[in-house]
Amino acid sequence: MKTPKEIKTMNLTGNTKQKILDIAESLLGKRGFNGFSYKHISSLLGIKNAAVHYHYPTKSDLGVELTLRARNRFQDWAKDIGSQDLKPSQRMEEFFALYERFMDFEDRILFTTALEANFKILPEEMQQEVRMLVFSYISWLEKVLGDGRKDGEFSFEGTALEEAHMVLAVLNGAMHLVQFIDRSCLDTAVRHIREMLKK
Amino acid sequence: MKTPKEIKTMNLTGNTKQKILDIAESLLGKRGFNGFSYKHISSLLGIKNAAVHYHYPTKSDLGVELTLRARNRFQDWAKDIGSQDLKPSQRMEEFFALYERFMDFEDRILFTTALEANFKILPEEMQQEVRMLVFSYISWLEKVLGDGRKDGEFSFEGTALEEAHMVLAVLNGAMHLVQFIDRSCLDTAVRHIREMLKK
DNA sequence: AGCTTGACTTACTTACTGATAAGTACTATA
DNA sequence: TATAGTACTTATCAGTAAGTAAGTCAAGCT
Repeated sequence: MKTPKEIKTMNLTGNTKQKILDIAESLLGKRGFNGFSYKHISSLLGIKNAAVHYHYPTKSDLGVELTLRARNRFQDWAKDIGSQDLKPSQRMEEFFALYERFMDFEDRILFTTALEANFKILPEEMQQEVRMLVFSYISWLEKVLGDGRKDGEFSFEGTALEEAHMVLAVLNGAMHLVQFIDRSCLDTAVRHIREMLKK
Repeated sequence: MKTPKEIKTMNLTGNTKQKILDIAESLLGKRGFNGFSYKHISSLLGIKNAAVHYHYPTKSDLGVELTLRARNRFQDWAKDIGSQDLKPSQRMEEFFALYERFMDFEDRILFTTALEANFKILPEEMQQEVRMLVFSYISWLEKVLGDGRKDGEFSFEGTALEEAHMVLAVLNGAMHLVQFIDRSCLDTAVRHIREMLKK
């Protein structure tokens, strides 16, 4: 039999705060920001509603933290990729792999993809974070695409920034389509982008 | 002074049911399907919550009707465009104009674009309707793109269906990006699609 | 041994959600 | 003129949302 004492000490890992973010991120990807509640999170974690509020007082706090984490993660990834000696085309392939891996292992859409749609109803501070997240994707793409053109690997009309917008539009648009059609949409999108960057 | 009698006869047009759909469609585009309530609709119309339920008993009913109307509207448009003697490239320009006109006059994203993101939390019957709506867009595009290739107007790798997916992905992806960047994203997307269909 | 801190739980509150039952006013029809 | 239907209102419901105040318990510090 468990005494109340034992129950209270069950969480030995002390990573509830981390777990809340993990679950929230998954729910956000599956259901959108106002498609999940603190109750969803707490019951999945086997704790109480108020315990989630203890870690993230408001849902806006949770959302901001979530977006910040995603941005840091992307920047870590970018740093890692940047430290390797890769051609722009290879960097792009790594970027595609990010989407592909995600689609294969998670039953949800990418963070940014999910947030874009509900953007207008997100808390103000969260909107700011999401904007920064999207901009970090765009900036990375702009750089790689620009480098690729300089190197003679890529060819496209217009600015590198515009091309970055289009790459993101195709990938995110395809991520949505996957829900209606199938996984192949993402593959088609990747082939399409490779094609559109060809000399 | 208005007597209760007069108040009751104020709605002479008898188009409340229509107005509910109009308002719901606008709210859906701005806030997503679970981002608006019957209260939002009723207060905007100056009627009571229950009056909305009178016309559309459940929110699912409302959602299905909304999606059905959008599909009929698109099919009417397609019929109209189909009745005109236009080259596939001209039909595509009409399709782009659909997006552009929308972006200029409405402070919201296209119906399908909005629904795609929240798809998984939509009521089952509504999901079915949304699928049909998306498929009618895709089918129309597939036909026009296929015809264009046969006529020698367009050129692209892969099937017309895949190309249709990509056109939709780019346009919807760009619609989302407009929220973060500006209207020019849509123009870039349109130019991009024209380019990708070139011989 | 007492005090503080971290990580919760218990037990609420307030506001809003979709939804329903019962009643009211007017209209159209037989 | 009675009656049926349309388009609501009034009043209410159960459920869920985010959020909070106060208490509990174990561990660490002094």
